[in-house]
Amino acid sequence: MTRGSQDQAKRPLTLRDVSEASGVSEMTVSRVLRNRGDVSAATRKKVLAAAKTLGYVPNKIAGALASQRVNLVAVIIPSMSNMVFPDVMTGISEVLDNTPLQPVVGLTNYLPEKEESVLYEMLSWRPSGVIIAGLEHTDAARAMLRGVDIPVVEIMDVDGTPIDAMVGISHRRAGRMMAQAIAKAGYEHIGFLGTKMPLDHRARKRFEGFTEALAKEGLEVEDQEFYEGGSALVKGREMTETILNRSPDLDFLYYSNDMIGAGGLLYCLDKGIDVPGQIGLAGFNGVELLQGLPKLLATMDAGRIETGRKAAEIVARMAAGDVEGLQTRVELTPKLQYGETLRR
Amino acid sequence: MTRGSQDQAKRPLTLRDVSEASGVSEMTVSRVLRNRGDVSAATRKKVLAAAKTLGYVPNKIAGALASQRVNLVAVIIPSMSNMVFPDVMTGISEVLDNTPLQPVVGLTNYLPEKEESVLYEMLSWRPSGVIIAGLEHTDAARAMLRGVDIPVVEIMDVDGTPIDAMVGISHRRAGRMMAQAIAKAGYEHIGFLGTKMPLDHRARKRFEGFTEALAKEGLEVEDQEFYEGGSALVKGREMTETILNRSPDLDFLYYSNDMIGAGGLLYCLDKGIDVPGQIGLAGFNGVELLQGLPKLLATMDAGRIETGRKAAEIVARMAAGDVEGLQTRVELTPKLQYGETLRR
DNA sequence: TTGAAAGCGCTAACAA
DNA sequence: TTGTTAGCGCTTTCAA
Repeated sequence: MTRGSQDQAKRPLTLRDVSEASGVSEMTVSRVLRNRGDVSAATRKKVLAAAKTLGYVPNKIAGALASQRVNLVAVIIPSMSNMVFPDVMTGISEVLDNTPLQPVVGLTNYLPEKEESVLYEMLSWRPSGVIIAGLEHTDAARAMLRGVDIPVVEIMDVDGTPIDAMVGISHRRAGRMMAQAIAKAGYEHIGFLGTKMPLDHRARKRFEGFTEALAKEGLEVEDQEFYEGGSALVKGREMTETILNRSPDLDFLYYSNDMIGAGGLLYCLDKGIDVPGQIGLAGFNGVELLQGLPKLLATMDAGRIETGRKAAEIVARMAAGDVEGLQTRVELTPKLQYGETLRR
Repeated sequence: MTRGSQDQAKRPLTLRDVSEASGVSEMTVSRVLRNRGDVSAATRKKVLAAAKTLGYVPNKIAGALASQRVNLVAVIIPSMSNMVFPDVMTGISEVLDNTPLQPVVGLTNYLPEKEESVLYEMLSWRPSGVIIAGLEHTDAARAMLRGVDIPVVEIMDVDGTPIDAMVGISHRRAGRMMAQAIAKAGYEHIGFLGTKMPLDHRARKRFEGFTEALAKEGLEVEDQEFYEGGSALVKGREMTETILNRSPDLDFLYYSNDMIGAGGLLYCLDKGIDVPGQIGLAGFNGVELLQGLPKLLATMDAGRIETGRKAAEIVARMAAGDVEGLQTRVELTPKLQYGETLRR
């Protein structure tokens, strides 16, 4: 057998093993495996052959310790199920795929304490950069981020002061834009439906912008309904029924995400309600997933993929020391999509 | 200032810094920070205070190298957007949260070569275990997995021979079960709609089991339609229209996933087709997300969360050396959900 | 183009 | 309960 396939306690292979098998010094083996420095074609071949036969897998732990370089980017986001963060990840991967960097994801479930511990955990691996959702963090988390000498990009929100770089939309502005579109379309009795998430700062800011701009138009949110847990589509239906029973005069429903908006839409269609004539509807996120519903829900695209791309670009370029003309505060513009549930 | 807040090139803090700041040896500082061994309350307090003031974050790279232990579990799956893998992750996290282990995710996009490189990459960090989707891998990947001395759990499929442990359902059986239910309900003209994914072995096996069991009932798949890319809901609609125009006699449509099934359902309802009277429909996955549609789609639950839980349990217990009565081949039973689109 | 020596920051093992 | 010593497996640096 090529290698002692029956070693009782398999010891992972080391550079030394490859060195011995190939008759080349450890140092030169290392050079070959990393494509560094000049190595003659002959030795290169010997080394690669030996490494392959043995099945050598380099130990990045040792490599990272020695070189003080770790090609990992910590990406810290609230959740994956959301339909919003997978898109962000797509943008990030797209850019990092052209660099030596790799994203590593940590989830916070919208809990500040969890965010803090996840951040601590990830920083202990000494990543080359951090991409983190939101501008709100615990004091300790903020201190860690400030204390670290790597690029830190806060994403998905620009309403606040970043620690370092920041990429995203203004949720206040997104809320305002929606309010203006609603007012302009002539709707007058507005209801709001959202999640029970005091810690979702972006939803909160959107709501604040929304009410503020409504007020300027002499309008207000006349009723509200909140949910937590369960299937969002179902909850959207239920909340819509509840709010419309309680406030039958409402002629517009603004949902804090597309999924509950879709549930609301299905409910209205079931009930034979004329959308957007009798009641207008709008969600938030621009979730592509929902195209194909009986009607296209009005929504607002938050530029998630672009956010991921930009953030990754900032990290990649800063980590590479290339800071020429690098914009580190990028405000993207939310894009209103009227769909078929909002009169224009 | 407590620490030179203006160090020009911030050097990350080391144990030594904490040691000096607290007047306690590095070793004892290390013990305090890891809660290992006996340390007097007094020194513990001193050390923790110093660590906190300095803002020390341990270097896991050095720790891992010294201790030869890495509390990471590599989780290698095709994609996140799928709605199926987030559930698996939920199950995994649930279990690992009660252990020192942490999942780290790598994505393959259903590409064997990508799987191989991601695996290589992750193994180079010397994780404590591997959870990987599917039983089909490149030869090199298989060799790596076999060559490694840590628990390896292949998940989501049990139709084949695992390298080490395996947890999941039999997709052949799932296909057969659906075929039997369809035949029993009296449907006779079956159409199949799926993805253009020759590399999705689980979908393939499902289809094989499906046709095989249909054949036993004297039935066959009379028409098929495939898609790639785009919004699954839209594609489901389009494919359904196409296949029904081409084969108007079909009275049952089996979709390879719930999302296109939902699109098909919406299409049929639009067209005033009587579901499940005139045409029956079924998808696959048991996606909770879709509850709330006008009709509940028949589907088959693949036990995704449970799969994640079991896999994580195997890794956790094997990594801890606790192998008492540990089942390393777990076949879960797919659960047929009739919903409202399949006569019983 | 190749090799030898030193050390990255931490922990295991042992000694006091 | 605390400290000392010797690496972990690699890469950096310098010399040949």
